[in-house]
Amino acid sequence: MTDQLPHLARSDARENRARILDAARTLFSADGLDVPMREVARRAGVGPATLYRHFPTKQSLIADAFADQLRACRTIVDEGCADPDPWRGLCLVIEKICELHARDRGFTEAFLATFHEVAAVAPDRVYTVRAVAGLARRAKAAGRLRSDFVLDDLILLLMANKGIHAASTDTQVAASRRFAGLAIQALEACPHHAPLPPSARLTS
Amino acid sequence: MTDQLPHLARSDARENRARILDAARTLFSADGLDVPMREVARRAGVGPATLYRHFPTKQSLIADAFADQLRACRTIVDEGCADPDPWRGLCLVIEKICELHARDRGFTEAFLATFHEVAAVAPDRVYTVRAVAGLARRAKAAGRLRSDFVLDDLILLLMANKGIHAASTDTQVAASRRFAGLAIQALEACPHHAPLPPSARLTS
DNA sequence: ACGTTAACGGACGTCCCCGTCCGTTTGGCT
DNA sequence: AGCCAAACGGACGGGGACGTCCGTTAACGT
Repeated sequence: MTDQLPHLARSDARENRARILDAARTLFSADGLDVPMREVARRAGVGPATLYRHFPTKQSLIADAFADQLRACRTIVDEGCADPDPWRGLCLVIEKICELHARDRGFTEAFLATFHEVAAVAPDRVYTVRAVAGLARRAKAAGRLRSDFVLDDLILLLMANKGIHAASTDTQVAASRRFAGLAIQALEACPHHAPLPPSARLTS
Repeated sequence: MTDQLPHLARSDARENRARILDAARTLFSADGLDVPMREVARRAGVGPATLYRHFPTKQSLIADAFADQLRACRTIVDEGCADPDPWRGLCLVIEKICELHARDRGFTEAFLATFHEVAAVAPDRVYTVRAVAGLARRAKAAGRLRSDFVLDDLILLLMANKGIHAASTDTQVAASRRFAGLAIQALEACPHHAPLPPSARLTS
C-alpha cells in the first residue's frame, strides 16, 4: 500500500515513518488539518524531532498522508470516464467524490486549500480536473448536463460539500449523499429551468 | 442602530463599547470568528482589559455583534413570508440569506456553530426556522417545492453555502449567488426528477 | 474647582504550539 | 562481539493568545 522508501536503511526508521503516516491519516480524517504536529507524533509514539526529521514541513506530511486518497480520487474519475453514458458517469463521480470527502474531513481541506497554492497534490488534482472536464463536455453534448454548466461549478459543489458538518461520520456521509443528490438535480438539463446567475472564477 | 445601553453612565464607556462592537463586526465579517480577542481590542483602540470588561466571554461579544444581522435575517424571512406566491417568497429567502451569509463570513459560523449549543442567537434562530418552515409548507402545497423536501435541507444548503470561499468578497458573493441559483433548481418540483437519498438529522 | 469612583490599559503569569539542538540509544555490518 | 553511524526523543527558546490584576486616568456630580 505505502511505498517502502528503500533509501531508508534502518528498520526502525521505516516503521516509524509508517506509524507517523498512519497516525496522521487517522487524525487528519477525523479532525481536519489543524491537528498539531506534536499530537501526530504523540499518537505515533515518537518524539517531535523524529516527526520533523521524516517530514520537515506539514505540507509534506499532508501530501504523503493523502496519497491513497488521491489515488482513490483518480480511480473514481477514471471509472466515471469509462462509463459509456457520460451523464451517468458524471453522476457517479459526483456521488463518490462527495462521499469520499465526507468520510475524510482533512482530505477536503487539503484538496481545496492547495487550490491556490503550490503543493504536492497539485499534479493529481489537475489530472482529475482535466478528466472530469472531458466527461462534462461529453455529458453536455449528450444533452443530459445543463448547457450553462461550467467546470467551476464542480469546484463550487466540492467547496459546498466541505461546508457540511455533522456529529458522526455516518450522519456526515448521509447528509453528503443527500447533498450530492440535490446537486445532480441542479445540474441535470431540464427544458424549463431558469437561467443561472453568472459563474465566478474560483480557480486561480 | 445599536442600543444605547443607558446603564452605562460614562460617555467613554459607551463610546468604547460601540467601537469594540464596530471592530468586532468588521473583523468577524472579513475573517470569521477565529480572530483573537486582542486583535479586536487593538482595532478598537482599547486595551484587552476593557474588552473583557464589556464582554466577559467571546460568545457574548459575538451575540451582540451579530444582533443587526439577525434582525436582517428576520426581515428577509418576513418579507419572504409576506409574498403572496410562497415559492417566489422561498426563492427570495434563499437568495437573500445566501448573500447575507456570503458577505459575512463570521455570521455564518455564529449561526451554524451555535446550532448544537446554547447561545444568545438561538431564540431568533428558532423564530427564523419556524417561519421558513411555514413558508415551505405553503410552497409545497402550491406544488412548486418538491414534495420530498424537508427543513433539514435548508440547513444543509446553509452549511454548504458556508463552505464556499473566495479571495474577495465580490467573488464570494457572486459564487454564492450562483450556488443559490443551483439550489433553487434542485428544490423546485419537477415531474421527472429522481427520488432523493434520505435526509440526515442535522438539528439536535 | 475639586473629590469620588467608575472605567481604562499596561503588564503579568499561564498555556500551547512550533521548530531545533544535542546527548543517548540502537540497528546493521564486519 | 564490537564498532559506527544513523536514528531517536527529551528538552529548550521563541512566539502568540488567553484571562486577570492593579496602578492610573479622567468623566461626572456637587
